[in-house]
Amino acid sequence: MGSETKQGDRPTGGATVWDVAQKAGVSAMTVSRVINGNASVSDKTREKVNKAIQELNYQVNVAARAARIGTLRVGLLYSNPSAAFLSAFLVGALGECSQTGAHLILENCDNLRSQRKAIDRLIADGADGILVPPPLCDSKAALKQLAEMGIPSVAVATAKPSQQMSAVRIDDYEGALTMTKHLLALGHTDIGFIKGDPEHTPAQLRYQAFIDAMREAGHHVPAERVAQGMFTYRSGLLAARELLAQPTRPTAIFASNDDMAAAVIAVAHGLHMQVPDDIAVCGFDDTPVATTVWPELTTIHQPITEMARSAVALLVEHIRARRAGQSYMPQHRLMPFTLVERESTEAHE
Amino acid sequence: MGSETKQGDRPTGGATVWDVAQKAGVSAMTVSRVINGNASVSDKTREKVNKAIQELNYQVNVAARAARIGTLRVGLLYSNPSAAFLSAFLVGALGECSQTGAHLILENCDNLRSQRKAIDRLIADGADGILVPPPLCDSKAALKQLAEMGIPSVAVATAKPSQQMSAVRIDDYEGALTMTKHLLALGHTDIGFIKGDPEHTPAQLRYQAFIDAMREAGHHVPAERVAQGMFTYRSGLLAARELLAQPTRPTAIFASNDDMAAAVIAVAHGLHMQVPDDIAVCGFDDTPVATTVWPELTTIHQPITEMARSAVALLVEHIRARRAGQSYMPQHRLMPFTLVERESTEAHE
DNA sequence: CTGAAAGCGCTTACAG
DNA sequence: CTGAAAGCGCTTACAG
Repeated sequence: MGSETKQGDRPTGGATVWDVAQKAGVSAMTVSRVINGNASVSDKTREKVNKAIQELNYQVNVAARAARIGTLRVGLLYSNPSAAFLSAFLVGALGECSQTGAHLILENCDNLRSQRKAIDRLIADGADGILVPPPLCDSKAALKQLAEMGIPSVAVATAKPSQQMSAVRIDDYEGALTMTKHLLALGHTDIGFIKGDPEHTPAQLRYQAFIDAMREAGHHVPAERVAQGMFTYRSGLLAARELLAQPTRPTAIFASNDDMAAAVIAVAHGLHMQVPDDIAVCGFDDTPVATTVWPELTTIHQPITEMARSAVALLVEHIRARRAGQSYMPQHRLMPFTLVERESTEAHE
Repeated sequence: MGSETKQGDRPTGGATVWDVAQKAGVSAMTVSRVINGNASVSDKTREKVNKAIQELNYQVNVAARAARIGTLRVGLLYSNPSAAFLSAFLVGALGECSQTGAHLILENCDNLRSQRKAIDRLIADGADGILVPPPLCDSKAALKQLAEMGIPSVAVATAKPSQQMSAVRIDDYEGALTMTKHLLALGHTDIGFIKGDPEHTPAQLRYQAFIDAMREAGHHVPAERVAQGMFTYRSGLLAARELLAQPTRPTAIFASNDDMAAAVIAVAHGLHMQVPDDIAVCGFDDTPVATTVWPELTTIHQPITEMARSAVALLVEHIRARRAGQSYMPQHRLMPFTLVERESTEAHE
């Protein structure tokens, strides 16, 4: 009936399966079947129902559904995250959850020792599936436990996802390739590189892509042009000093993330070098530090919010399939990245 | 009964109001009354019920409650947030929401022009109340609209909350007082100060506290020791250059937030000054940049996560009261801050 | 392929 | 102060 209660009904309408059923001349049951799309309904019936849904602007009441079906709980295992990553991720995950009517529950797990406990806690809190962002998505132990427990889970932003598990990511290799080609196109041929933490899967791919692109362009990369970093600002400081202490300096430095690139700028300024005139600098990830420092950083943008949204959607699919007793194949989703050109690599002379 | 369904029941138990009612020898209705605490129940009955709840480890099924009562939707109006603030805030808000069974819905509102629309959209999406973090909590227009619509809302981390509205914050004045006294205790008497964006209420209080603490300690603050900043890294760079270009330099600089303090360090290094030996530096807020830069920043920590939790609790109280037709008095909650001492102000000589 | 019935766990009137 | 009944909107068996 959709009577005018002021009790938290969706302000959008308040049409129920019943209203739809009446309008379509079928039973509520059939409407439910159409909504959920899994059972068999004749095409003719389906059409009638969909039409009624449209006309009534019907939207399922997720609360009522949850009361019957059980709440869908999506767990997020976050550990030592960059605030930028976490906030972008949460915005996406939350958006998708409220559309689906799922609840998002968080569990922090700072040191690797507590991983097992954190996962157990998440499950004790009723998580039906788990989202695994970096760096946990690269932890063999965590992945193994998840697999053994058979709980639906999705790795986000790992560079080398397991075949056994759903994943959402960008192509780190292509990203670093694009960035290197950008520097080459600007006329740089002598480029320094700062590697990231070898424990993180993207580090290796980004480095490999840099080397490959340079080789393909016919440029040799001598050992003294490559420094090891750990993805931290601090490690970037050290690596930058090393690269810039050489008798001849590179004309550009590609740091494998923004924090380290920011450190390169700080060191360059300390040496009274102008960026980008004396040295071009670029990063990776497009975190807030990229636009905080001056000059702002050229970098590769990862669509974290979209990736989180996508990961939740995948997870919910998996959970639903599991509840319905159906089997589910892990899916891998590749999202588009973007090269963001800013002042730190402005045209070379 | 708590039969063994695998359908998303709380793994913790599955006891229902019915189970509790039976055990306590009362009706389900009475159990409900005890849980919600608003209606009148005799003390004896209440005790019996509470005992049964404990023994059965009963927890309300928020989904079922939501199906009846309508989902409680908490809206968050975020705009141009620092990622650090947003992620800490979301972690707290989400934690409290999942305990209460409320849904968190997000709405971004980047430019001030779109405020009105963003609030309308939030309400169209069914928000029963709104969380207002900075900088919107200081926007007269937004606050006015919220007040006119009569929608429950809570300002978070504003320095000068309206009496008409609930608010959760720290005492910015006390915080800056504490920081200034810390510098004084380290032996600094000639201290520079970088002010924040005058549009943000905390900026004024932090500056006032600095001046008051200096005066109280018997130290005059000449005009050339104060620079205007805008809370951005960039503005901090300019302000720091101004302060350090003086013929005699201060021995310490108090920047009214961490981004600007980080800029001070960068400028100092550029001038080949050691921090903290040549100049001590401190910030405010304890954002991630405080521990990203080197040396790490002494700063004032705001318990953002706790504040968000508290704000959601306040909002839910208000919404419940409103639904029950009761009046509600706006509440102001003051949370404790902490002085975090790090390397950037280590003991002076 | 489709429907009538019963129920998810809780709460809102309505009685007493 | 307390309870029996009905219902929130949806979905799960059970029939046909």
